[in-house]
Amino acid sequence: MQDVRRAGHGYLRSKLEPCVKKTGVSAASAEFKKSNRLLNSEQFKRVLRKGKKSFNPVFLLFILPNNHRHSRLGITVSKKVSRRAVDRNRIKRQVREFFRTNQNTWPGYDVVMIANPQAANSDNEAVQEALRNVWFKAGQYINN
RNA sequence: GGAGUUGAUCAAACAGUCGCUCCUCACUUAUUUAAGUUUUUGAAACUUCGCUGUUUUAAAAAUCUUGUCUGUGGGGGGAGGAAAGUCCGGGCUCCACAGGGUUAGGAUGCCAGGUAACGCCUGGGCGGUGUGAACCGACGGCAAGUGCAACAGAAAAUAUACCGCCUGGAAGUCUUUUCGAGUUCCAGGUAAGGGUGAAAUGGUGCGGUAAGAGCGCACCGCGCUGAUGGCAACAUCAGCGGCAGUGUAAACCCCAUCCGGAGCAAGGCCAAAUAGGAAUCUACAUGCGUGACCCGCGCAGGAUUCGGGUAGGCUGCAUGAGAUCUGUGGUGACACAGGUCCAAGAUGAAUGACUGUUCGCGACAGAACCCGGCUUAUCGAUCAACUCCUUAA
Repeated sequence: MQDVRRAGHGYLRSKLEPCVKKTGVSAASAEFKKSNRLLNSEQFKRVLRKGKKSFNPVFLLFILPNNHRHSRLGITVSKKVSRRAVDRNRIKRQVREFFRTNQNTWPGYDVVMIANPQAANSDNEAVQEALRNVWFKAGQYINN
């Protein structure tokens, strides 16, 4: 598990090092303020319509460049995923935590993360694994 | 010691790193497309012979004040016992300000008390379950009316006679001296017995009878009347009546009590786009509308005035039937008095992630205007009172 993570990280960081330096924010002390979120449905719709898609059985990710120097995140976990609010909160927290620590791999993008029903049946480690997977796929789109 | 009943409390703990949200304090930065204050300059009006002064307006500036914004740091708060289901009752808000009605509709249903109120709670009564602590109960009325009761059964509601029991008559049989016995048919009596059913005109015993029957009697049950106890539901006792009478009201219905409607996406404020309407006053024929319906009520006409309002933002939005401690009254729910405290407020929606240590290895589960209840889900832990069994003294 740890090996996979390091490998993915290393791959992305080697390509995107200049960006990270430019923003001047280190990944270790990542923040997640209001400016890092999508705040209304117009912003959501823009990303869903024009954004590029990557997916796996657990998550669906849309990504679109914005005009800011930081990335912004929107999360959708519908009641179809789980009827219990506790499950939905757990998934959202996992996604938020992942974005917080990994947002600077490629800054300047709006990201919308949509959970599939599979997410409710996964434990936190599996969710993190799926997030790394879908994040890596999106990174490939950007680099091409 | 074991098994159990009821009530109450808790909802793994600690440390570190990073992060979110709200409040607060300090600093930092920027802005006049914030406001004030002060200063300077220009213009206009008035004043003065003039200098000048006053007012208005425009522009600019500031080691100023307040606010906002950018960011940093310090301090503090940050899901539940059910936050859930949305099943009741309220607060709050708007509506035609909720007024009248022997109408409709809905809810509740032993009695008394508590409460803002309730379908909730407490205490009591009655019935049922359990050895017991206790628990459970839509627990008014079918001797007002109407309806329904599958299958089985003779019969399911004005009672009725299938088998049986008994009496009488006729026919013929047996024994045959008669008495008598039994068979078939007919007429009648009978609700003891059988069988059916969830349910069949009260139960047991004695008498009585052709056989039976509350036909009579005793006790029980039921109904009525009275007395006693109790605020009452009801209980106990006495007398009278042979005795109304199947069940079903979670069937219609009757009786008593209560209920206006819609909801924070309520409502208020600011306000791009867009469209021409909106508010106030006043008159009453007609028309229209109305939130169950009727009465009542409102709107349309005319006059006057100028704002109205979607997206979005702000607010409502955290001091309340509040929490807690003590005392007093009450069997209790609870009430009263005094002291102390302020305890989440998000809005694409915070309350988290990771690491380590310990243990009994962690259930159900996430606030969305707010309270009081009910119901449902739930790994367990602790405490108190009580019950049963066993052992010891």
